[in-house]
Amino acid sequence: MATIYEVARLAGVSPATVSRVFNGTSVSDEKAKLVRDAAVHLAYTPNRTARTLRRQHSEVIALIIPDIENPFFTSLARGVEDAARAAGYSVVLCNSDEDVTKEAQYIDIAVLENMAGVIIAAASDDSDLHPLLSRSRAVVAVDRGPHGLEIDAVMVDNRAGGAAATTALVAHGFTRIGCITGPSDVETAQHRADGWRDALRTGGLEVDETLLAHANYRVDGGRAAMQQLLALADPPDAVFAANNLMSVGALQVLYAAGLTTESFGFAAFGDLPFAALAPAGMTVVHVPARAMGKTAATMLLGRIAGDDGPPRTVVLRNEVSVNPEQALAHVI
Amino acid sequence: MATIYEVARLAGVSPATVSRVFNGTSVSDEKAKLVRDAAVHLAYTPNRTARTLRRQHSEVIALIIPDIENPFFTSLARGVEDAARAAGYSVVLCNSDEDVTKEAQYIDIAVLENMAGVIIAAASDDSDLHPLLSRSRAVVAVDRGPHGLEIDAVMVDNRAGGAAATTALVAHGFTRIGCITGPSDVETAQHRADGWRDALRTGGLEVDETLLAHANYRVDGGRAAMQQLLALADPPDAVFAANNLMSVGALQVLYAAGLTTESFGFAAFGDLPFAALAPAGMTVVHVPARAMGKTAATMLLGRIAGDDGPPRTVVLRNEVSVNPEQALAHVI
DNA sequence: CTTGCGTGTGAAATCGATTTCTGCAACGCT
DNA sequence: AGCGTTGCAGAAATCGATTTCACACGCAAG
Repeated sequence: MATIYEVARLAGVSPATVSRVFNGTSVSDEKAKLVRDAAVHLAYTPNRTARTLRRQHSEVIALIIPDIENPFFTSLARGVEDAARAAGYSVVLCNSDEDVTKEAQYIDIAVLENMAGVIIAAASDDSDLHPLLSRSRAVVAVDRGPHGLEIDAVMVDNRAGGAAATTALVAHGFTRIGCITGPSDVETAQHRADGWRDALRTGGLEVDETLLAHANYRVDGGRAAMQQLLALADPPDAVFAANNLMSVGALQVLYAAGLTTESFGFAAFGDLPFAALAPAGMTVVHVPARAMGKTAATMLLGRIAGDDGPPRTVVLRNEVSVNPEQALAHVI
Repeated sequence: MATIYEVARLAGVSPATVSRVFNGTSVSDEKAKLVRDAAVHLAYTPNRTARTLRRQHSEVIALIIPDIENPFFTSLARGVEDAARAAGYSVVLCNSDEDVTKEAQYIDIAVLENMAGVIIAAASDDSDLHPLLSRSRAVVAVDRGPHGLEIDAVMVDNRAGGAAATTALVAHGFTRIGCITGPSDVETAQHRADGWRDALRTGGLEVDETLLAHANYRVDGGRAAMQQLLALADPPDAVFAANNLMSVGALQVLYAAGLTTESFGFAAFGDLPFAALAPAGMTVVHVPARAMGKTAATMLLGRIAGDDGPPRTVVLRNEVSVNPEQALAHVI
């Protein structure tokens, strides 16, 4: 690893001049050429650690997500990575595992490593972003909102999406529609359940809170919640599941119980991974994960570059669709 | 952010002493206490960038994988992360997208950022690890082998796994068994196909290379390959698919064509994501992704800590099983 | 009573870049 | 001719830690 001093010596100039050549300030063409030749000759690339120490921020951004094994978040990560790479930044992916303590550790690391900014899908409503805000680091909340903090956010309309999914079930003629939503301390879970309530009321149906199940946002959570709902004395005839993985679990239980989506209605918030399992006729609220990631990264990079306008919340559109996939239709 | 100088001033000692307190060398109890109190008072945490610059290596390791949206690799990432976190290291996840150029950029970044080590699932046989090796950085190859380089590796036995999967189909009585494997410049793809050939020969069947399809390791690749095989004048009566995502694609095509796993045999290398789609009776070669990640990280951390024994290749066991999942049995 | 060794500590060098400060030279203007 | 700009480039300070070096002190052996 050649250093700036070796390049300077070979080019016969001072290290300051070498630095200037690579950072765009005024250097005569003559010396610039000497420096560039020397740099090529020595295969010089600036040491990022030294640069970070001096500049007080690195070309790295942190992406903190609650579940790395959820395709929604990996897809989001993909979007972040695309935008970041294009701008010469790298992305550190931090898996908080829905654990506020782990999340806090990662936030500390982001600060101590002088990372340029943080994109975070908060583990819970209690997530503490102050270590970042108090040092005015760039932060963008994604998927889960800013909780009244003065920061940028990229979201979908969870309430409207929950309502749209439920409305589709109502339109199908189902009358006892259950809801499987996420942990009660997670904002998206609350809003999607609110959408479910909205749609029931709009559809002239009673809101029966015994048909509302809270679960973790994973496959096993969906399974447990579905079992719980089916075991009720007066079970639902349709269910709205508030995320992709819980839908997978719920559908597994549904099939195991010998039920089909002919007789039992099912709507999901979020695309089922690999479109697997999704029965034809099922309603899906598509969440544009990759676009959310890309948008969040673009906003963050803007802040890093100095944009200091007021905080913005961008709400991306959910597409609602009935699954036309015939591949599995005959299977069901 | 308090610095070491502020702590030193408050404690009435030199910065050197403060450093020594946190790095375990001899300091009198009296001064150590002064320093610790001052550090707590100022909420001091060492600046990692400065430390990295001086020590020439950071507490960060890079994990370079070819497809972040493949659950196999996220599961592997999870294993890496578990082991790394426990040792106080963070993980930078780099998605090479099966692209050798992107991969090379990430390798350069790992060097320039003074990362402690790299775990890599190489994008192809042509991946160039020399920037790391020439600077004697710790490297562990995972999933895809060391190609004759003198480095540690964590693998599964791809050839044996491919043979086991195919043998199960042979035992079922299928006689024209096709194979959908990965890109021809990827080692695992070659070995799994070799296993397929082995099993056919052992089973007394002819090896018909027209029944071998190469595809990218993704869902669309599996779909295309399956279509190609079914369109043959003399199509196969069973297929071995060499990874998880291609299996998903292949099964989609199979179902769409109105075929079931009663009449058409199917075996997969790698667990299908979320056990979705997997028909009962289907043979699956389980790949212990998370354990592979954990093992690789443990080895890497050992090297970083100074272990300089000869390179080791660890081969983890594949469990072969017939899918007993009844959940979808009635569905098919 | 010296010589010598180990231990604790501070001063200063170091890691490799960026950036401020400073000086020099050329140029234009009165 | 004299004076202020302007532009380029080197010297040196800086970022915040770690580590080497040097010194002082205490205690044991000769």
